[in-house]
Amino acid sequence: MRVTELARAGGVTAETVRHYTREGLLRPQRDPRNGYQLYDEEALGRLRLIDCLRSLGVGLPDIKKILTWADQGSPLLSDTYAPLVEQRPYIRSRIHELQAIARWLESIDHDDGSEAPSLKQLIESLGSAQPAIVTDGPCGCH
Amino acid sequence: MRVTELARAGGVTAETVRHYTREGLLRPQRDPRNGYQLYDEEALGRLRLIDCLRSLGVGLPDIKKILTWADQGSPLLSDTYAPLVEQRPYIRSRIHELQAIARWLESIDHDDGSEAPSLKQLIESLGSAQPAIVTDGPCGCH
DNA sequence: CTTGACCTTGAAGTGGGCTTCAAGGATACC
DNA sequence: GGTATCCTTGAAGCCCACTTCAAGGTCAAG
Repeated sequence: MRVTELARAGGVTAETVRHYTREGLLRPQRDPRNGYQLYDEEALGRLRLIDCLRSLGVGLPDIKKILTWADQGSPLLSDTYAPLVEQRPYIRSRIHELQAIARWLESIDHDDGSEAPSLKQLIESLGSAQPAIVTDGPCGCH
Repeated sequence: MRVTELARAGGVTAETVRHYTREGLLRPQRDPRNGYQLYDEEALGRLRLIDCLRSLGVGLPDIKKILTWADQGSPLLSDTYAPLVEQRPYIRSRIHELQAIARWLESIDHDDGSEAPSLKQLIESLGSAQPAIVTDGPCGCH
């Protein structure tokens, strides 16, 4: 795939793909005929991983480290992945929150205006849900 | 709750809460004795909603509109919520991707080093998953 | 009655993730 | 051959979500 194709497949702009490539997060091959960058399926996976980690607040330099380890097949020591592992408690609750939002959005589209659930209810459910991180104590997330 | 308490409960900094308040996304009551801002449970819900929407690439001005409609109990017309509804196709796949990452992270912690699944496998699964969209137009990020 | 940890405000500053620019080359279609 | 749409590069620019600053007020503990 070329930049624009990868960008479309990954749901970002071509400029974003170029940016990640310049920063070394993606390492495309080159079409020897014209120097164009060529991305494979793995690049799409990397792109999606980047996008997800970004959405969790991980910065590009940390993501680059993670991807570099992936390239080298480094041994997986959980303290090596600190920026990721730190996020772990938040991910599950983020998932639950997104699910609540998704359910709400879908109910908007299905109910045609008449009996739609209120946004206030969504907010209420987000506020009273199991907090992501309690100070200390056991997990509580499954 | 006061700022710092809300911030802790919501997983953000106190400065972030203050910022959202200044921008009118949160509308705390006041402690009449000292002018301190007081947040209730609903504010936590709003804060979590803001955080989720931000993670989906929605900007603060759009989020403010959404919250304002929520305050007014405006009728739910799906085209009114355009910035949100546009995100709908992405949310489900984002959820799946986060689930994949969460599973992977947990397997790191459980397997103690020996039989850990590789990051490459995670990336591969992210690359070959059902794509978020079929439409054209690159972005989808706002 | 001081120390320290909280809180207030508006204004100004910062950082980072893109975007755009400038100057070109490649490819495809009419 | 136009021309329209893709692609390349580094550098410069921009946006905006926070952060920090400055100058205070509150309050509980010792």
